[in-house]
Amino acid sequence: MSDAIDRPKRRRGRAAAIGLTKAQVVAAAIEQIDNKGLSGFSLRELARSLGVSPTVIYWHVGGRQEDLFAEISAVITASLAEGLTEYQDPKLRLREVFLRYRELVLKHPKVAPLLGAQMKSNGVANLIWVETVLSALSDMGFKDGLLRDAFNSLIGGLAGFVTMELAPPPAGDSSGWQEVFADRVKDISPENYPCTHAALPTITNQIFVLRWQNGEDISYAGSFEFLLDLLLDGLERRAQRLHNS
Amino acid sequence: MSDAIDRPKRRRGRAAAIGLTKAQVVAAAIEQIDNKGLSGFSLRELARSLGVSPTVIYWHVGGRQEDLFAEISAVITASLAEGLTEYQDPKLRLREVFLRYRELVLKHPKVAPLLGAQMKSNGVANLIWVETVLSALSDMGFKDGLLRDAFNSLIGGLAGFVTMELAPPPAGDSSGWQEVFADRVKDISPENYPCTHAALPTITNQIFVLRWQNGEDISYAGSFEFLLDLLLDGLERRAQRLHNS
DNA sequence: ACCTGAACACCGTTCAAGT
DNA sequence: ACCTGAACACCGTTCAAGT
Repeated sequence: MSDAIDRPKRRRGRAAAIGLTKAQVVAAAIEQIDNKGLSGFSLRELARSLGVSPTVIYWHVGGRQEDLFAEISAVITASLAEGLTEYQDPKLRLREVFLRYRELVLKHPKVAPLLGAQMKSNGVANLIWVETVLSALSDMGFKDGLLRDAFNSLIGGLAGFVTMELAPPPAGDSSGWQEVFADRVKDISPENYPCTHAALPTITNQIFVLRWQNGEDISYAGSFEFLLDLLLDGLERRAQRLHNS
Repeated sequence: MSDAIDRPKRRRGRAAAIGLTKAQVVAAAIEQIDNKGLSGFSLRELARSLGVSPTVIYWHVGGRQEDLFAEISAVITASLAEGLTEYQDPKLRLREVFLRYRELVLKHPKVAPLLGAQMKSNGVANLIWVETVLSALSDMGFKDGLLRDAFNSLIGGLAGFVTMELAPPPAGDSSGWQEVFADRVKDISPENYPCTHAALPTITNQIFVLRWQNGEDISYAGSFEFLLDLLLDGLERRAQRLHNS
């Protein structure tokens, strides 16, 4: 499991201390989620993999499971805004930071629900991220209510997209759900759903509602970039309109 | 609890049958989630509220908890595409169907994570929804890969937005997290985060990463409509460009 | 066809106690 | 400061049995 992580120098030759660190606990937790998924994650199992009593997790990371989840989110998105100042054009800055967001999350796909669907996690330490996005939007000319709406559109639309992209399949593939669903899609009636039926070759298992695999298996990179450019171009036009009035 | 739901005529005077129905089980489950949230939901508690052994849930609804969740999602989004054919303009049809999506989910905010962050739930029976969106996009001129990308952009962006909007706060407000976080936001440094600091009056608790309440308490209607129009206008322009080439 | 009961193998969380 | 152990009050799921 996490034998690879080396223990830090134990502080001042204290007694029974094993020398565990918050960072180590968080890293082991990420590893466990990466391997078994969020639904297969448990504090007790985490403690077991660290060779430690369940209660030490509480000591190192705070009173509740959600504290641990928030730490995990923080670690994963830590490098989000590094070295983005080289881009002069605010549009390019935004493009880059959101492409990077997706890449970071795709490195830990099973953690995605934490980022997108838990408030304590998505409200985490990322002030640099916020500042990057807000300053780019300001540079484009947005302020006040429109600044807020533009920000929410980007984060909600793009981070939301990634959340859906990586929505987990049923735990332990419940009795061949995948095949059953695949058959249902194949048999979509051309009378009742003509457009859907006609498009089946290009959409089967490739669009959000008609799929049985998620972004871990099927790439949504193209659609994500399409959405990203749609948003950035749209914002640019809005900004120009603001400027001309 | 669910005393309001009346039992159906029991079939043919059978013996010990209580006369429970799949629809009733699902309705009771929705009620329980509405009241206590998804993290406070349990099959055993649901069975208790129905005055019934835990195992009957399995009998009525299928082998796993996720089957129940899929049923819940289906019920909630059932009326999504009703009577939309009156709109000639495909753009208006899309606008209407996604505004309605948000309204339906806002009626059961605690269920939102099921819709957005579980594949088995968001892949549910909504062929009419898919057909509505696909046919509108076809009418606008999209096909093949672009049809797929346009579809994913709309669903991923907009349903994703709603998922983030309604991301649940920590269960049982863990030790005053809200106040702690609110203070942290208030004290954001103007040196390190100038744009963020300057915008605080209009963004505090109103943008995705800097909030301690979710869409149940703070309305994101404005930002959602902003995003919706951004997407629809953008798609229209892309379609025109297709038409002219 | 519909429902009960008991049983299995787990959970998260708290608290007093050890070094 | 860091860790253990036992205890409490729960879970989801399965299976054999009842009417």
